[in-house]
Amino acid sequence: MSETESTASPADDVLRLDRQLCFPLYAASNILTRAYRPLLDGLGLTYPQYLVLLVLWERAPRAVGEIGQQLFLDTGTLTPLLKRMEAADLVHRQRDPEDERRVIISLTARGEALRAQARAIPGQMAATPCLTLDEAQKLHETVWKLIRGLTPAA
Amino acid sequence: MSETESTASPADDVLRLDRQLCFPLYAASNILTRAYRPLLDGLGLTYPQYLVLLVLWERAPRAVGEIGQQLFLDTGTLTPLLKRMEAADLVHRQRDPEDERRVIISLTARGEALRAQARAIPGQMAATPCLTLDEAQKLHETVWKLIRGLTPAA
DNA sequence: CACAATTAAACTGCACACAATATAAATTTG
DNA sequence: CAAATTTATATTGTGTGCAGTTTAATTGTG
Repeated sequence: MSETESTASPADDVLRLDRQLCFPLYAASNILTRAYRPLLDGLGLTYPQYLVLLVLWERAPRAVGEIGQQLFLDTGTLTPLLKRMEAADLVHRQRDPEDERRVIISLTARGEALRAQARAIPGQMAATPCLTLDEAQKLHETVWKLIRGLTPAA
Repeated sequence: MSETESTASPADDVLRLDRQLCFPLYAASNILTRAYRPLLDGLGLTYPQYLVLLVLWERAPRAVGEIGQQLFLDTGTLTPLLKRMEAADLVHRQRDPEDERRVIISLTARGEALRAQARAIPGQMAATPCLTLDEAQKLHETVWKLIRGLTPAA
């Protein structure tokens, strides 16, 4: 019952920052996005824009909703992001003639061409040897298990 | 040399989304922040504001810079966030008389009182049993190792 | 085939997150 | 001790990230 005591000492507190699982994931996400920036600046991309291109390089064209499912982002995030990418001549946006509710995103020549340059990026990021290969694989696996556990319909 | 071929098939591509380590961390961070929202709404907090309170509940008062070091956030993020928290009567902000460059953040009675209510949150989040205890501990450990490896001066 | 329910995306408003710059105070140096 | 440098925070501007709402199109039902 001492666990529920509202005046428990900080040393035993469930609210200690170093006891949280979510915080290191939040911090790592911010820090990694920051680490990508100098590499992506040369391509004129932000990290979320790079993720959209990764999705499209695997298969395009795709509807906005499909991209959102892959990246776990909603249209409130993607619509303005894709408009900026259209303004940068990376993608085209057009209504699906089959289903006028959908907007189809396709790659421009420039968006397609960026793929060759982007291939250098994973190697440059991996150059930070702070995890062993085994640690990185286990991390990848466990984080995906967490994601699947938190997204019922995905 | 087929690895460096710019026309390699997607199946072997280093740019495949499911090969990325950063993306699942980015997605997990977004998904977890989303999962915290319904719990934090009742306290009138956002997730970053909750993190600031976790830091302050461990030790207050603290300078803005100390909070930023703990959370890996800069002043461009924290200054407006702390002003919103001041407007919500969660913290006080005042110049350090010892060093007028510093702004000292302290808890209000309301900010201190929220701690008791917040103690319910970690248990509610842990109620999602998608990872074993061992997986969660290993994940925690490895993500922290990654963070340390990417932040030279922290 | 009208009509309600559902679906896909856009729009609005708010809160981060951070680079670049500015400002002011403290520290270092000659 | 005055000038240059460094330090701590604030400000500005851009780009997400998401809840809530709106609009338009498709689907389901009688």
